[in-house]
Amino acid sequence: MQVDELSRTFAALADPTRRALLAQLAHGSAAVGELAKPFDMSFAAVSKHLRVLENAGLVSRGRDAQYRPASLDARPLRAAAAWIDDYQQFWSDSFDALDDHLATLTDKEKQ
Amino acid sequence: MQVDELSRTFAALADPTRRALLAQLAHGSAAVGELAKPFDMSFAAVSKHLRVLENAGLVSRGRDAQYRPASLDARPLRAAAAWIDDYQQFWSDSFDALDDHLATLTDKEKQ
DNA sequence: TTGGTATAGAACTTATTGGTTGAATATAGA
DNA sequence: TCTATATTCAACCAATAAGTTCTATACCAA
Repeated sequence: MQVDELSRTFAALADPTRRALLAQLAHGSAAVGELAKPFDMSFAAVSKHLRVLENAGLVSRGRDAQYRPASLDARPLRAAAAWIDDYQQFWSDSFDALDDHLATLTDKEKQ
Repeated sequence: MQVDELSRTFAALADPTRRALLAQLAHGSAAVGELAKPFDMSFAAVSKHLRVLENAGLVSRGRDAQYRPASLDARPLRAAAAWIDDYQQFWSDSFDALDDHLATLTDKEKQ
C-alpha cells in the first residue's frame, strides 16, 4: 500500500457505493449477499469494495458458516473528522455566514 | 466528471499533497510557485493538483499579474464533515469502548 | 518589441481503480 | 460423499490518476 491511514480513509469514502455499504452496516453486520442486493453489480465487485473498506480499517470481516459477515468499524473516521474540523473556522467564520447561507439555498435550488 | 460533490470532495482529500496544499492555503492565498516549494515535484504537477481541488470546489483561482493565486474555499468540507458526523456514535458510544479496546488487542495479535 | 517569469496545456508513461466473467474454495446439509 | 450456497480469486479490460517533459500563453518591464 505505502499510503497513510488518512489517505486510505478518504479514498475509501470517495466512492458512493462504499459510502452506501457503510450506511447499511450502520444498521448492523451483514453478509456480502445481503449487502449486494441494492446494487446493480456483481457480488465480486461488492466483495472488492468491502476489501477496500477493510484495508482502510472501516470494516472487519467474520465467519458465520458460509457467510463472511462484515461489520462497521468507525474508528478511522475519527481522524478524518478531526482533520476536517481544523478547517471549520473557514466555513463558519461569521463573515462567511451569509455566503454559506446563500450557498445552501443555491444548493437546494439545484435539487 | 459525472460524480457527485461528496465523492469529489473525499477524492480530493485522499491525496496527501492536496491536503498539504489546503493546509498552506489556510494561512492565506498563494500562487503556484509559492505553493510548489515544499514539494519535490514539478510546477505542472502542483498545478494539476490545484485543478483537482478547484473541481472539488475547495479552492478558487484568481489573477494577479502573471500569478494565478489560489485561495481556500472550505465550504465543501461542511458536507463532508456532516456525512462523517453521522457515524460519530459508532466511535464514541460508551458501550462500544470495550469492544473497540478488545478489537484493538485482537488486531495487534494478528500482526 | 523583446525578453523574463509564472502558469497552463498537450502528449506521453505507468500504476491504480472499478468493473466483468469464470473457476476455486469453504461450509452446511441430505 | 455429493450438492447447493456464499464468497473469493484470477485474469482481464477500460478509464482515470499522478507524474513527467516540452511547448504555449499571459503578463510585466526594459
